[in-house]
Amino acid sequence: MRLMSPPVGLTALADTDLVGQVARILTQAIIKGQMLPGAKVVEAGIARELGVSRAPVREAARLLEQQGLLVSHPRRGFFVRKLEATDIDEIYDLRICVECHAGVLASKNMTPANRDMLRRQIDVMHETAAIDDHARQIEEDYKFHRMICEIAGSKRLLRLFDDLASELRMTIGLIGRLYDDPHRIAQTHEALLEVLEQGHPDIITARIDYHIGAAWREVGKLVRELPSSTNGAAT
Amino acid sequence: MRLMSPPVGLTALADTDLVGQVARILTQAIIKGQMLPGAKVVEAGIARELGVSRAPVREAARLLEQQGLLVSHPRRGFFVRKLEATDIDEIYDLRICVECHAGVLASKNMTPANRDMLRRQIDVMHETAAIDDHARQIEEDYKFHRMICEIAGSKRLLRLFDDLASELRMTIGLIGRLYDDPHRIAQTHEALLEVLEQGHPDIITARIDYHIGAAWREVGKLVRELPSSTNGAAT
DNA sequence: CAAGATTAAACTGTCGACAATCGACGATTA
DNA sequence: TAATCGTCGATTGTCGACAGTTTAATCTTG
Repeated sequence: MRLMSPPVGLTALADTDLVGQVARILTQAIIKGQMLPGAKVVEAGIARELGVSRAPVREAARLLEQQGLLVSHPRRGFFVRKLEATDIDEIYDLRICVECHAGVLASKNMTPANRDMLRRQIDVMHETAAIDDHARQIEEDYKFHRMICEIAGSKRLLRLFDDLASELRMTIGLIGRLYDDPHRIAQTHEALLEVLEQGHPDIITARIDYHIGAAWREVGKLVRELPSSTNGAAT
Repeated sequence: MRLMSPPVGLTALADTDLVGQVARILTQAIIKGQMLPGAKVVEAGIARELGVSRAPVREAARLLEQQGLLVSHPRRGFFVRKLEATDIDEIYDLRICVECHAGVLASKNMTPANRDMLRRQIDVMHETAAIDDHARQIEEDYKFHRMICEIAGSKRLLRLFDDLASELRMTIGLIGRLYDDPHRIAQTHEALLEVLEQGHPDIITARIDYHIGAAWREVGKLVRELPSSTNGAAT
């Protein structure tokens, strides 16, 4: 008779998942700059602080390692990754490659609903530009770009974007300021949306290439101003 | 005065790493088809079979999950991923995106040494084409493409390629045969090397796009011939 | 006989413990 | 004095165990 399951599909609140929680907490700690690049991640310490055992912490650390937020020196432990200028370059280079592709795919899947979603996000960016919260502004910016990857409709593409984004977020904690006027940034996204609706692959590619390239150049400047970084790979 | 270190560089013998070993063994088992898509991965079973405890197995499984070879259903365990036609499409689509980019980068870094390395690999492919070992032929094919990513000089690009390749290798165990005459495949790589030396980005992109696209179409045909696959995501 | 309820087995998630290893600090020697 | 050696505390890698949940197997009942 099946009266057991009220058929509505709610998002499973499967948060008995310690590993995932620990991973999120660690990620946040790294992004927020509470754990600085190069810092050692002491398993027992984290475990005690979170009130769990070391096993979930280790598994979470392995996740963040694969994600590029931590590096593992066998028998020595995990360390917060130190991104060097060359890493930033690699990430932005890949980001351009990936997002150009996502843009072209997205333009093919463009529907009124999608268009509105992007449009609304740009509005949010303008609103956020008024208040003085850089972290928030950057987050809204990422959201827009993430939407493009969502619309592109490839899970792998989206995950790749998320990975790159979380690596980039690491540096934000260090830079701590934007590379341009928030309103201007929001405007460039309007232009981007426009060419997406247009639908010419070459133009989309050129536009996104320029758009992200601009951020790359600016961020690159800021990073190179920072205290020089020797890689976490000691000895 | 620095008389401390006799400077001889020995290769570090860092393989006490159980997790890595387990991960490699599981990966091989999946690629070789010993663990079929959809199969449950029983931690205790693997652990006993390998003579280790469950902890390293779990951590290895998490690695393979992030790599896309396993899927984790919380509280139910890990399962060998079932790739559907749409997954294959996603992977090839991304592969084209990534390798086109790698090709352009590689052509910029092209040196005589690199050129020779690629040339020699093509020779190996021709040699391998003579003997009847499909797995080996495919492996040599991948090696060539991997070299391009290496020459491109981006660690992230290379890792991305490796991830995609290992996902694709999963299906090979199922398909079990090549999609074309091995010699012909080797020849197409010669053409590829040629345009790489030439160095025109657009031509390189077009060439690689076509090259991988051809494989995609052929593999796609083969996959769709196989027994249909419902995703491992039950309920 | 089939569908549902009940019980038993198997498995996962998590924990605490123990040995092996690493890094630091001080002792030793030229 | 400066470099090397030895020792000690801290930390990792791995293990076995236990509780809670899922799966299967069995029993019940209409």
